[in-house]
Amino acid sequence: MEKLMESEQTTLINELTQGKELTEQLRNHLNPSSPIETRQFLIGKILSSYEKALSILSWVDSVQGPKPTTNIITTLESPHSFANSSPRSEVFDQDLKDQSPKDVLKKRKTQPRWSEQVRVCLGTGFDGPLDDGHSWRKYGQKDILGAKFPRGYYRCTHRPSQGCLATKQVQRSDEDPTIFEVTYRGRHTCTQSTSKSVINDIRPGKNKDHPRKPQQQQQEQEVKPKLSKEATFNFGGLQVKTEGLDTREEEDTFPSFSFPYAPIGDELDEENNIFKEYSMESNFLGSLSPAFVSPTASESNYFSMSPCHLNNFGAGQNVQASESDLTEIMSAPNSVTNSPIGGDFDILLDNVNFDTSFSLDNLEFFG
DNA sequence: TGAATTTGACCAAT
DNA sequence: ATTGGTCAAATTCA
Repeated sequence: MEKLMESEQTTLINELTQGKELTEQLRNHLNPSSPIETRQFLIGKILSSYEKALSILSWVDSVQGPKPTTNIITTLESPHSFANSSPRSEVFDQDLKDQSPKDVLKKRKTQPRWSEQVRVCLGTGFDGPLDDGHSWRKYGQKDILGAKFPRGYYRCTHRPSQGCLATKQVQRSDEDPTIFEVTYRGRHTCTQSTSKSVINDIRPGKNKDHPRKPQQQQQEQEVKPKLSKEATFNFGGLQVKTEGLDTREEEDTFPSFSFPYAPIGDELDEENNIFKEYSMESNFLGSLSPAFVSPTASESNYFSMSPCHLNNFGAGQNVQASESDLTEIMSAPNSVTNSPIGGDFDILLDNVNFDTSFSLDNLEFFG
């Protein structure tokens, strides 16, 4: 950190300062009368600030040479992030540095990737993860050690035609089978999207993403129980999960850090873009409901909440949102033209520069 | 009949 | 040796 460039240093200080201020604001909202949404937003913003700060540090690290950073992360990922809204759990693979474009299609660990996790609590009706606005093609399923349910591997349907490298993994929660953890990797580069129809197309069983085939369902549910590595708690529908118990992942990755895009190749050329985009998204969206964060920036989000809470966040959304809708809202990080919000935000974010002082007063809007 | 899914094998990482 | 991620042939679906 000794050679932080000035701009990064300034940004770092700003972020940490902002984190401090936000924490103070949060303290003022600890009284029970304060709406929980407000606290969630504050926590989300705090996390964004810290993550951004960490991202800067991490970037400096990557430029100046490897340094242990996991301790910092461990601190931030501690259970203190009981944060009702969303303990983030993004993972950025540091091995992207030694990528050559040729390796992109190879096996794990050789593909440049960032990942994110989105948790979707489906408490009603269907018991499967739902569409997130993109069409995915399942290419594998694997029993995962320590998990009751197999993990599904999906890649973008448009991979062959458009070379879209977005993938996702869907893992049903051990603790609560109604919860699916979706880990996305890679940003969609495809231009096609099913998003427009998704909101209206809520027919269960027609979901391309997770068709509810009896066969498949049975597979998911009949896997023998194994030891769980995580603990999930319910706070009135909000899912809070203790992170960081999977040490394997932490050892070679950078939890809590993310790039809002799929970095490929030339880091330096994109560094400005990284921070610009990250800054805009994290700050702007951090000011919004978690439900809004996902569609665009969502690559930097890991949140878990029950659909029953979405009405609190779904301003602008149909109150009668189906689970398809909810999933769409919550777990469509890679959307290009995704949910009504997501698509618009992408445009907005491309043209508007939100500074870090985006007012938290806007929270009232969602309260 | 083309597209999507399933599933065992393969490979890389640990 | 074990595990997670991917491939690809076989199978199923629409």
